Amino acid sequence: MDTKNIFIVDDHVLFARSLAGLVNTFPHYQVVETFNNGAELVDALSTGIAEPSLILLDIKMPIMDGLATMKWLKKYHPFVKVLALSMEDDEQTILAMLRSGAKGYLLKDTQPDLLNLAMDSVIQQGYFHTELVTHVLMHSLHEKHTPEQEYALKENEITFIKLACEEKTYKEIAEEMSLSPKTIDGYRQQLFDKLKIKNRTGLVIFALKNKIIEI
Amino acid sequence: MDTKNIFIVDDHVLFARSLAGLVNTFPHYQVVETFNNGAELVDALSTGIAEPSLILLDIKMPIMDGLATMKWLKKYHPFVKVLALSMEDDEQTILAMLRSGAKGYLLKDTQPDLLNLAMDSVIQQGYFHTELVTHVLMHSLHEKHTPEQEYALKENEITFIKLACEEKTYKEIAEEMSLSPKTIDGYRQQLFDKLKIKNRTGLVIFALKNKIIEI
DNA sequence: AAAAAAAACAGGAAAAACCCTGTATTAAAT
DNA sequence: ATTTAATACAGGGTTTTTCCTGTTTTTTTT
Repeated sequence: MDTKNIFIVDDHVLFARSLAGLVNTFPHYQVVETFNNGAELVDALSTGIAEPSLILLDIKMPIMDGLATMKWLKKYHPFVKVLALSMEDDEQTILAMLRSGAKGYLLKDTQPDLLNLAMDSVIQQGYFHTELVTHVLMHSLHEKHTPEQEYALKENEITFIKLACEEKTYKEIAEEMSLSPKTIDGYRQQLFDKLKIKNRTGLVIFALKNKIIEI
Repeated sequence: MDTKNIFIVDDHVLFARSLAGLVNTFPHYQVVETFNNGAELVDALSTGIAEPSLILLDIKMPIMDGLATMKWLKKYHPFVKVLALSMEDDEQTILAMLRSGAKGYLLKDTQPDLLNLAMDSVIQQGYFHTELVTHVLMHSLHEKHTPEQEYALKENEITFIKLACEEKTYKEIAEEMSLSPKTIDGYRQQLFDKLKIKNRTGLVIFALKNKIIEI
């Protein structure tokens, strides 16, 4: 087997460099480039650098995060193999990455052996899935998972939620959305019913849990 | 200079192992142990393993996190040198670590060179502080920083905030705290004034930002 | 023991939030 | 073209929240 070229994309320089060292100890692998974020990778690929055999991609990055990068890759380099490497183990993130074409999803607390195995597997079989991922996939068969799908949230409802998480009155929200206060009250009521919450604090918690807003 | 022994404590196995590889490439350093959390380190030190020259300590860990570990070390191994290695760059965390005796604080996105420099500095000078840390320290001279200090939050106020973040009415909160609704209203008013917020959603956001509640 | 400060509590009222039921208006389906 | 369904909106009422200005009670200080 000839040597496989690897790219690493991770904003934590220390991790990226360390990981490169580790991967280079695996037989047949050679880290040829490390990038600090998705944008750097995109730049490089756009300016004609050769596709690697595998990209190890972090999810949480500034500038251009893992998901955005994955989506770009899916469009412009659909055949490049990507192994997502992340600390987030929440379903939404995992599913979003898999939907965008990641061939595998590893947590950063996995054993080096498993990383090696996963890399072999992705390159040879085309995919690698841990129990975690399998479990998430199984679960996803039974339920819808993005809040938009699960609760069928409409654009206006999301806008309303965002504004309701700020310290605005419903009247102010109505003005900002150019709608009648009564319509806003309708949104509120519908959301309270759908999300099974009793007041506005429930809405804030929901918004945060489902990453509709950030703090 | 003789070889310095290093411990690494980090729950992300991949990072811990990779980092060990990197550190071993630095001259005069040898990673002799890696631990997945503070508890493992404590166990090892308690059962008589030799103190290393330096501990590279992650902050965010399950079981026993960096801060708890640091406090234990301060008590039972006050002279062991610790370099905190973290992704969190918020003032509270940094200050808490420094107060507990960490000799330096690096973000995980620092360059390997800087890590090497920091390690040299901690071992030779006894400390190493980046601009980030210096800035935080300077800032801490001017302001109080835990929400309890900064806003002088009392025990009852904190309890109230926690309950107000659930979907409870003030009347229910009053019952739960065995106080008059009017007293609760007093707490609310005082907090609104102190925190410069306009309604209950502001309270929820404040509680989350200051880690009074978690989601 | 008296004065001062802090904490608990009240009255009363306006604003906002919450809740229910029903009607135009618009968009989609047949 | 007509029914259906979704969306925007209203009336009107209850509850809760928010706000302001006090008083009593307890704790702390002197």
